[in-house]
Amino acid sequence: MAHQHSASPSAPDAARRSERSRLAIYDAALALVAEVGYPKTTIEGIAARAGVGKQTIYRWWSSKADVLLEAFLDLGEQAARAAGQEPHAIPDTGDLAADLKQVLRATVDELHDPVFEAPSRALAAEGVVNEELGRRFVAQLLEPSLQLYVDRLRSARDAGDVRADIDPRIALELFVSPLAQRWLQYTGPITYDYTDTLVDYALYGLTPR
Amino acid sequence: MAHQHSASPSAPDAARRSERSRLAIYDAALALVAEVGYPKTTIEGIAARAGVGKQTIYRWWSSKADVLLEAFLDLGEQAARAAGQEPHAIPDTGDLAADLKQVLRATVDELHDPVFEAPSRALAAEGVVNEELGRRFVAQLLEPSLQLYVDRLRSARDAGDVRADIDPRIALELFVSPLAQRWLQYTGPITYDYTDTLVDYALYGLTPR
Amino acid sequence: MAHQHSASPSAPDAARRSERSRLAIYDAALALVAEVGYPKTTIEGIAARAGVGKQTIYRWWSSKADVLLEAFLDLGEQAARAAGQEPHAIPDTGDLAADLKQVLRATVDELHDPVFEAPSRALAAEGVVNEELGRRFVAQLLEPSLQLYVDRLRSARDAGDVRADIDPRIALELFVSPLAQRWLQYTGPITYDYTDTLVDYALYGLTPR
Amino acid sequence: MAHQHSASPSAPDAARRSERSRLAIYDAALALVAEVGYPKTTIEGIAARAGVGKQTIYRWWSSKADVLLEAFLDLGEQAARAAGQEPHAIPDTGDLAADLKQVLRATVDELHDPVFEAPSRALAAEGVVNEELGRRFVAQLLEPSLQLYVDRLRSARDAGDVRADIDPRIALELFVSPLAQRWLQYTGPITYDYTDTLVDYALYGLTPR
DNA sequence: TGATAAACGAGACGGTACGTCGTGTCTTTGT
DNA sequence: ACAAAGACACGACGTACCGTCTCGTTTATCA
Repeated sequence: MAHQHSASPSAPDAARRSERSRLAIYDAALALVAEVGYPKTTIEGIAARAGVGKQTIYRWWSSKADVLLEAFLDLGEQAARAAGQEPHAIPDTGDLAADLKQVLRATVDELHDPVFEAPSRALAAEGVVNEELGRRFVAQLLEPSLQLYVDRLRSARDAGDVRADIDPRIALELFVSPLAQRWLQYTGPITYDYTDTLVDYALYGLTPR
Repeated sequence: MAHQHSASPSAPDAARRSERSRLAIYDAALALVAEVGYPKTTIEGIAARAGVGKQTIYRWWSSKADVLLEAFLDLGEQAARAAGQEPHAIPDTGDLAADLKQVLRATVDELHDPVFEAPSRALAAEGVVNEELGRRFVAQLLEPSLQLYVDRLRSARDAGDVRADIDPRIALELFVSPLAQRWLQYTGPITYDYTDTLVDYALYGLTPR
Repeated sequence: MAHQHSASPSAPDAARRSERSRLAIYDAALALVAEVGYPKTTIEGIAARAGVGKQTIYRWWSSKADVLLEAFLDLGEQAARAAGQEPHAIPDTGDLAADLKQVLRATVDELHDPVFEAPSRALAAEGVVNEELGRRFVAQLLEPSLQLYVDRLRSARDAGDVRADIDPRIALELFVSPLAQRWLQYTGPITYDYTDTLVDYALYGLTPR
Repeated sequence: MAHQHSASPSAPDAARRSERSRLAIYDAALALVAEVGYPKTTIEGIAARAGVGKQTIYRWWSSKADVLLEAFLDLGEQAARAAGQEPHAIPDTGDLAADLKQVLRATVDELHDPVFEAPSRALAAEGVVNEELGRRFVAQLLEPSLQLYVDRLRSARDAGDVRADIDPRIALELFVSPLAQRWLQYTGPITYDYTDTLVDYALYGLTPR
């Protein structure tokens, strides 16, 4: 019987929100980032392309980056829904090295996919300089993926394939972060060989056995 | 026998360039980025603060990022000149792990130094989305530092502390990239413990010995 | 039956135009021309003084001269509205010479009025070198005034005070143009004596009777 | 034995002035005004076209209008020198009306000559708004021509063709000023018929005889 | 099933910054 | 010492977007 009173004064009523506009804005934002790049993507441009008033964007989002982050999350959800169910849990064949190499090779492919590249680069860049957005980017996009590595490493630890005293959240960075840095900062080529090597180095260490 | 190269169309005459203006622009750019942040730093603002005409900036640099990159490089050179000689070669005490931990701890300190943080974050962010600038950022700032790790790892290999078949350029990423990613993307806290752990994991591997 | 004419590419919607801004721009333009002169009057200065964005000027006018012309026309309309009704038809007492002398003396006064002098000089100057504007200046400001002389001369012709074969549109130039030239080009002093003389010379000719 | 000390401090030494540059500047100024119009003619443009440093212009002239005025005067002198001797005294056949009509027809032709039109329009326009230049324009260009009419009218007065009490300096304006105004302000077409009519009206008056 | 109030498209508005052009001064480098 | 060349501080240009603010016009609950 409780009425739905809105907290902040004059907050927009989400129930009356136009779904059609929301989706058109996502499409326009992603298309523009891909076509003209993030810096030349403007709120006005998104509104025009989506056939939407500027105010409709300002009403529901706080910034260009905000729009793009939601658009990109939505894109990911669509892709997941299309693909079937679980996004892509890491396989567990019992061979940790092989499993990791396989997943990283898939990541290499994804990093080369232009559909994902433009928006995720844009969001990453914005996040570097805008901590608030950066943390949301990490929490909503990055961390869930990393958690899959944590799970797989924990399973490996239980199987005795990884030392018991290893912190999996740190361990995963040994092969994920180098790939991330090469992609973000153009510090080196991104190939299957490279990620395979990372896994080997990380699992067996640099020192002689 | 004279070789007067490439007079590109109406290139300015560097010999007549005002040193005073160049330095004032560096100062203004760094100060503004530190004070108001990179996105709110404008060419107009830099010019005003430096007591310089806008055209003097446009004559010598092609963009805000370009100015900042040079300013930051100059800052590094000044710092190096002030510090004495060699920037900071990695020590070689014979104990590879200890040496790496020491250097990474110094890096942790640097990453927390606000003087370096604002401009280098700004440049990194710009580089993520602007490949041309990103590559220059890497070539002029990052790679020289990474080369020091390559040298130290090669020395360790000669001493038998590192496996002979290890590629040092890749190996260094095992402890450098995780730190870089945590800093760039706020994926985790940056502490001495963390970097110490990275070195241990990287050198001895994740699997039981 | 509706006739919605010519939607030129992205023409602004005049119905939503800000009256307040329009008037503030007129005021600012006239004030600046009077205070600092036409060449030092800038669009930027007008916008600042009117408390208006530059784009609001560029949206509705095509040039500084265009703004000033409209402002001056508006000023004239205001003055007319304030004065009562008819702008200033030429009196018709039956004595043509006296009537013309009286009107020209009033014109002499007007030419010395600093409120009118600055903008009308500016517009005249611009019109000399910019035919399009010049023609509008004439059509909207000059010609209506000249028409009054045509009317008075026609009345005089009907009364037999002027030869029947005289073209009044040319005839009026005999006393109007000399005054205009002295004013525009500083070719001589502008006094009641002078205009009285012009009327006498024009009406009775230079040759002996 | 007196040395040639210059009066004002650091006034340029006219004796060492480059004749070649002076003429190149005249040519460039006239050409640019004809080609791109007065407002788009710039000091920089003149200097570049003349193959001259900007300072060379600023050293000898005080403004763009100043350059053009001198250039135009020089052009007139050249034309006069080419034509022979006297610029163009008004003929004196004894028939005042015919003589005036002839001269005014020649003026009509001149006003249609594009070589003279662009610069003289530019100078007239500048003079309207810049009194100092306007007076020089009149004194150096206009008044000498008008003086010829004064002379012819005086001669007519002596011959009894013009009333003795007529002031020739004012009288000439009856036919000269209307032509000037039509040309300057586009207030009407400029034809032989028109100037012929002006002479008739002016000489014999508008009232019945 | 209307009434009514919110979200909507459209876009004008006051601003800020853009990157360019021209000004008039100053300095450098030949003559 | 004048001249060509052109860098400089400055100021205005005309444009692009920003984020805010009306305007009618849908549209989607509720009386």
